[in-house]
Order: sequence, then structure tokens, then C-alpha cells
Amino acid sequence: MKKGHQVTMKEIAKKLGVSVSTVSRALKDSPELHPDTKKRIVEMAESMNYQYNLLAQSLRISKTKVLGVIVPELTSHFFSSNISGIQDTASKRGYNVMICQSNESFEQEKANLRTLVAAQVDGLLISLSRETKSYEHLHNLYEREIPFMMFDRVTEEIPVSKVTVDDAHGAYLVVDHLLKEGCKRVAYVSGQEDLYISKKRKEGYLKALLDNGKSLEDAIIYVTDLTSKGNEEVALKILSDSNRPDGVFCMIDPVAIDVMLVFKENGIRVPGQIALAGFTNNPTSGVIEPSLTTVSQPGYEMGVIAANHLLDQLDDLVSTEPQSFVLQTTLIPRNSTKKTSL
Amino acid sequence: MKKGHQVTMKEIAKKLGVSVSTVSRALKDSPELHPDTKKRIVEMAESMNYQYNLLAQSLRISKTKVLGVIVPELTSHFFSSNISGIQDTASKRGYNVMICQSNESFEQEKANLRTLVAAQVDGLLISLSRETKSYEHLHNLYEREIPFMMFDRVTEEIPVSKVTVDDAHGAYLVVDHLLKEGCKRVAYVSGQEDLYISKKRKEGYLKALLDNGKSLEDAIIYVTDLTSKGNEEVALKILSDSNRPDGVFCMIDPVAIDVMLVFKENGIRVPGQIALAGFTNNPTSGVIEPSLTTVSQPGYEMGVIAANHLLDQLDDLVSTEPQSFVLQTTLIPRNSTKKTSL
DNA sequence: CTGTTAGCGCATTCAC
DNA sequence: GTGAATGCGCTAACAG
Repeated sequence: MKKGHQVTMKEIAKKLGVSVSTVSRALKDSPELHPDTKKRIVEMAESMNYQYNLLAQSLRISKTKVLGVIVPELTSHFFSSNISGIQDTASKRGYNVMICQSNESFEQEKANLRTLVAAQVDGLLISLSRETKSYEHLHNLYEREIPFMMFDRVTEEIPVSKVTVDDAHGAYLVVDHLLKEGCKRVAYVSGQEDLYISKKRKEGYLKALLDNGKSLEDAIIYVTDLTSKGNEEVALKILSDSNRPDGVFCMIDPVAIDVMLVFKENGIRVPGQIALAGFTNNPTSGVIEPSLTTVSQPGYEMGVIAANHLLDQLDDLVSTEPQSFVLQTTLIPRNSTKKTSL
Repeated sequence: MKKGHQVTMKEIAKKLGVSVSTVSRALKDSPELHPDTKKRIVEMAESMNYQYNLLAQSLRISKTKVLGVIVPELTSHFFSSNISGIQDTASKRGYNVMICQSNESFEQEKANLRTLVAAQVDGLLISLSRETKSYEHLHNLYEREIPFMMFDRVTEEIPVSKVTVDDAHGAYLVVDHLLKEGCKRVAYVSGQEDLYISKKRKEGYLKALLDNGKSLEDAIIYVTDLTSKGNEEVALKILSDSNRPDGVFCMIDPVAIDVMLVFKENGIRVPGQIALAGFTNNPTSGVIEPSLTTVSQPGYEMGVIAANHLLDQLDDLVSTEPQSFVLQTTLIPRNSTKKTSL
């Protein structure tokens, strides 16, 4: 398909018998131009349906006004909220957004990075895939002084700005809540243990245990690969455990939901026999029955903060000194942990 | 923040005492080049961390290998699935994706269009905002022969390819199901009546009534503005209606869920007193209680088909003759309509 | 006030 | 085999 020919300044200039620079000046509303000339040019441009070519400008000034974003997946509510915040912010500040998803694949993440860099994005916002355990691609980016920052799925190995939530504290809040509601044995269902959030949330889990008169020996930790299948297997394992927990904190809501469905299928009353809580506050958590106690993460706001900070760096409004933004989480107590009243 | 300087062919050429064209040829693996020269250049490029500049290429050939996408919102599961399909497909075929959200605003949609066109995207995939009732911006796009197509939220006013689901048939399936389950009075909760999908789903609703021995006088139609508040108002209106329906088909799942929550708050048994069904098959629908009968729309697949078709057009693999892809929907019967067994 | 020149990074054409 | 010249669309520096 041939793309319709785009009118250029050159053509306007030719039609009007002026030089290209004059057209350029007219269209930029330069003051040092005869009003009549300007008017003629502007009108001609309009009648010819002239459309400014950002590409040429980008090449000239080596700035594309495009932000690259890499997320593990687009369909998760949390990441799409991030992206929504990034996109709205970028748009307000005159930037476009190019988005890639790694689909949780390390190779794909590296490929995404290459293509976004080739596309000359001015900066990058990255949330790492689950598979990402080596960080050479990011080091490389860093050494090439391409501005970027990380959000949510971050690593501490690279000295760039980061936006995260207070994972440990959020986990603390929810585990503390479970214990205060009367749970005696609270388990933690973690994702792969090398994940940043797995570790952080475990920290909060352990601290809550200690603060509530338990010891580290009381910790009960299950690990899932975060697939539905893995989650269901963990749920069954919990049920068959000789010393079954009466409270379960799942690292993320989707896990909690899978676990809850298995519990219900097996006739376990939630929260009656086992109380259950998650993390993220997915839309589903509020409508499932019993409604799921969880911790809300400000996804949209994270995107806004990340984008604004990166753009501030690009526009030299703040130093490039790495900053860490840690957003607060909020406990959302719901029915899945209401031991007391039931 | 100063963006790290990017190495150019010019610098490689200078360092090696060859011409830029030679470097260009070496990096393109041109055959008419001495293997040794080629080797030297390739190695030098690598050691200098050379990164190809897509921008320059784009300017030269007037092709950016970027697809623009405009959706009403990024956070809805359906649209993020579309985007996921578009992004995966584009990526596979060597394209990048620039994404904008209109936030259901007509003005924003027009602004998005302008910026994507200025960015010289090779083609556009558009899903219209709810506010969009005039189509000059699209006519303009069409006249400028910028390849684009529409998906899901389409209009018939522009002769371009479209990807939609069989809305009327999907609605037919679900209403027929409600009636077969024994509902006597089935209502339709519609969005604003000028929306394409409002109309299409109404068609299916009416046809199902007629096919089941009802007349057009039996149609009961409520209209919501699709906000939670509006949905809840409609729910209350349904409850207070003198001749209350015993089956309700909501145009989209989020409406059905809002309505269900109001019903439950008011002690109405679903499906016992009123059966309820939606459309879209959001993740939430499967876990709410009772689980919501709905119609599944292949969101990811729609994105894949749309992107592939547009890219086929761009690559001259198919004619630019507008094509209409109508994807099949599937009824997902769940508990919210199980009149018979309760 | 307006035109000419040069250059952003690259690939292609034409020379040698 | 390789180099020089040209142009993609635009603007800033320099002339006039």
C-alpha cells in the first residue's frame, strides 16, 4: 500500500515562490517575518493539508520526544494502570509513548530494549520480567548514558531512579491484620524466591510474625511459580498439610484468588477455617466472595511519578542523581479475613 | 540531562580511515566489499557500541515501522488484550507500537491522531471514544491516504477495514439463553443509544425476543451512561419497576456487575428472582458470585487480526479494499442465569 | 524581512 | 572494492 504523499515545506515554498526557510519561519510563527508573507504561507499550508514531520525534527535535534516503556505484560490491571499513568503524563508534557511487553521473557526484554533504543527513544521506563536475573543489558544502557528508570519490578544492581511501593510494609500490614484477627498460624505463599517482591514481602511477613510474639520457626512458606496450575497445587498442599495454617497471605491477588477457588471447591470455609489475603487490589478482589482482603498499590500514580521524574531529568529540571520513590500501600480489610465477626 | 552521545557511522569511518558509505555497506553486509574491510568495520562498530539509528533510516525511506494505536482506555481488560495482540503481532513483524488513550474524549482522540500522524506512523489502529459522533478527523486521515483501520468501536461512515465481533449474534445468544432458562420478562440495559454496540446488541436482543414468541412491545430497555453511578441508578430503577423483569441482559460486564451488587445489597436473589447476564467475559465475571453468564469476545485475537491485516496492507500483501472481519462470540453460561436448577 | 548554506544519520547512485 | 555526492524534511547560522 502506498502511503499517501505527505505535503512538505518544500512544496509549499515552491507553490508560493518563497524559500523553504521562509515557510519554516512562517509555520513557527517567527516574529521577523512580514505578516502578509506569513499569512499567505499559513493559509497555503492549511489548504494543502500540511502536516509537520516530527521525524525530521527529531533527526536534527537528536531528540524524539518519545518515551519507551517495557512491561512484563499489558493485560494485567496493575501494569495497564502504570502505563495509563505514564501515557497521560507523557502526553501532557508533549511526549509520545512506545510500549513493549516482555511477556515475562528475558530474551524478549532484551529484544525490546534494542528496538526501543534503535528507535531513539529519549528515555525508558522499565519493569523487569520474572526471568531477568542478569542485568548486563541494563548496565549497557547505563553506560551509554541513555536515561532510564525502573518501576515496580526493579533491581538494586543499577544506580538509576526507581519507583516502588513499600512492599515490606504492605506485607507487614496484612499479616499483622491476619494475626490480630485471631489467626494462629499464618502462612506466606511466595513467588519464586529470587524475585524482588518475593523477598520484600517476605521481610514484612517475618517482621509481623515477630512483632506478634511469634518466632521465625513459626514461618510457613510455600512457593508457587505464579501460574494458575502452580497456585492450585500450592492450595492443595496447604489443605493436606498436617499442621494446616488458619491464615494465608498470598504474594499477589491472582494467587489468592486461585487459592480461594480451590479452598471453596474443597468445602473449606473462608475465612471460617482459613483466612485469606492478597496484595495488589485487583478489581476482581472486591467482587469475589468472600471479598478479598488485600493491599492496594497505586498503579496509576506510580506511572505518573515515574514519567514525571524521567521527564524532569530529561528536561534538566532535576539532577540525574538516582532517586528512590517509595509509595505507600494501604490495607484493604475485607471479608476474607473477618475471623472475629464470624 | 544530556543523552549519552550515540556513535555514528561517520565516527567509525573516521577511526578506520574509510568512507561512510563503506561503513554503511559493511554494516548492511553488502557482498561487494572486501571481507577484511568488512570484518574490521564490524568489529570496530561492536567495540564502539554502535547502535543503528532507525530515525535516519525512517526519514530516508519515509517509513517508520511504527504503528499508532488509539484506544478509549488502557486499563480495561478488553482493550489491553487488544493492545497485547497488536503489540505481539507488530513486534513479530518488525514494527513498533505507539499507543495513546483518548480517555473516552473526542478532543483527546483528535489530539492523539494529530500527534501520531506527526510522528509519521506508517499506519493506525483506532477504536473510537464514546464521545465520537463526528468523523471529520477520520475523513481527513482517509483523504490523506494514511493507512488505518478500526476495531471494536467502529463507525460505518468510513470505508476502511474493520474488526468487530458479532455483537448482534452474541446478544441474541445470551437473551435467547435467558428466555430458554425460563425468564418471562427480559430487559436490556443499554449504553448510550447512539453507540454502535448499543445498537448492534439491541438488534440481537429484539431478534431473540421475537424468535421466542415475544413481540416488540415486550422489549424493556433501560439506558445507562455506563458510569458506576449510572449503572447503580438503573439497577434501582429496575427494582422499583411496577412490572419488574425477571431477566436482565446488560450491554457489558461492568454494568452487569454493578447491577448485581445493587441487587444483592437489596436482598434480591440472583438468579432466583432476577437472572442476570453480561457481555465481554471480563476476568471478574468468572469469580463473582453468582458467576456471571456472559459472552466472550476474543480481545487478543482481534488485536492480532487487526495488526496483521494492516501490516498486510502496508506490505502490499493484500489489496487496500476495505475488509470487514467479524469474529465469533461464544456464550459462557454460568450461575447468574441458572433459573432451572435453583 | 528573506534567501542560501549546511547538517542531523543513513543508503543509494554514480564515479573511479 | 571503495569514495564522493545527493537527498530524505527541517531549522539555525549567516548573508544580504
